[in-house]
Amino acid sequence: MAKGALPGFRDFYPQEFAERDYLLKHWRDVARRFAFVEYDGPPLEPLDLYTKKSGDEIVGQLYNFTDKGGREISLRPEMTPTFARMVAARANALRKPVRWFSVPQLFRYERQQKGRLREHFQLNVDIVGEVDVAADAELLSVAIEIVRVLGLTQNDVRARISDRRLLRALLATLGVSEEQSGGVFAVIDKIERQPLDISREKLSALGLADGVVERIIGLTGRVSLDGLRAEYGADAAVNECLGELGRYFDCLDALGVGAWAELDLKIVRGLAYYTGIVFELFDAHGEFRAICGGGRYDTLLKSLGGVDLPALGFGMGDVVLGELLRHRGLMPATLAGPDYWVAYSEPAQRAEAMRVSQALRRAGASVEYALRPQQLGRQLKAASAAGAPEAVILREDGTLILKSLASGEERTVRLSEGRLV
RNA sequence: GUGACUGUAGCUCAAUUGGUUAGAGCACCGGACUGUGGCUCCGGGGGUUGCGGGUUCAAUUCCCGUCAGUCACCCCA
Repeated sequence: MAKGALPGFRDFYPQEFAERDYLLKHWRDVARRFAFVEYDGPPLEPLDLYTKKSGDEIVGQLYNFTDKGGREISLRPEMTPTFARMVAARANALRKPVRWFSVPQLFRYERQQKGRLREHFQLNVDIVGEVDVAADAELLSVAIEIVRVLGLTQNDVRARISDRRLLRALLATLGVSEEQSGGVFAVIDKIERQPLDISREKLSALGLADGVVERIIGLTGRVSLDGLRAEYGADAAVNECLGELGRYFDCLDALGVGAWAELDLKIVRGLAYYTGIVFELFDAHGEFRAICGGGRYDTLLKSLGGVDLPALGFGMGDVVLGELLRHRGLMPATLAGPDYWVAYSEPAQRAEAMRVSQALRRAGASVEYALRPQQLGRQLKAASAAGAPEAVILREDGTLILKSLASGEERTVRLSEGRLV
């Protein structure tokens, strides 16, 4: 193999670039239709922007280095700290709720594997300044709308929803202490990825009785709001959380995306900063990693920027989504060609071909012609290969022929203000 | 960082048990069809067999190392 890109980095040849552009265009289009506005920040940030939130062990997964001024800096591994800083800096001046989105290229120093590279593009959509669960529902509906416009259905993609406060309240009723709950969250987070007996052992190791362990396992199975209410509703905290979730699902129904969503307490979202409703989008067959994930992080802005504002957001990467769309045959396979190919019969007509091409171009069309005089047949061959739907042929007598390269139909046209009529 | 598997043209793959100058299809470039494309035919460019070392008369083939890829673990902000 010739020397290629660095491990985990991608060369975007025109075909790959077209696919990336296809995804990013839909991201931006949907975000704007939901009245989010785009922002961006620096691709390089001070290292401590990330270590403050996640501790020093995160440095092993960052592209960090010391710059020529002696500053410890890092390529951004995620957008949320930058977002939080920017919002916090102007918190008082921003109209609430803040509805912003961004499409940063993010970097992490990790061994690459399926669905994970060292670089990717990620749509970030965030709302700041709204505590109502309608905001949570609005956010999820953006994510669902994106996969919908890309051709996926509720049979292809499922939104799995949980609520960290609910889970904590449920664990509290089972007698799980605050100190134990962190470990329990960790076990629940990976309960799908390891044998059930291992999960049981780990829960027991946290000092939980066998009966409690089994009830926790039960919570990670199929659950419903009604079922939880019947079993745990006597607890006031649980009941309040269930009420909130009920209103949340009502909002999803009103937004027309309720059928995509299901309650699933296995969704924990790492051990990060989430405080309330969290969600992930998965392909329904479970062949791929999560397409997208997010949730409410009401305390993060205070801890990072000193501004006490509720917030929520999600991130959606281009790698897994692209893999899924290609797998389902939903990624446009052909590169867009020029609108017209201007062909000429005699070498001396090249200048005329240039004039015609330029007139069409100035009117907005994409136009190519043979830079080197070639036989007419070869030019038409090139026109087909380039993917042009139509060829404009300059005949020796000066007339223009517009030829469809699909059907072969021809008609005589003339150029009028950059248009062929 | 750990482990398993895999590395031959741009892509998909060949190459008797280790044996001459590593082949084919697709793609690309050129030519023929005498100048309106898609088909067909002919020709051409393109490989230090990932890289380095070892064994051997001889290595794409066997061994070691290294790099890269794939998958899993770790981690997933």
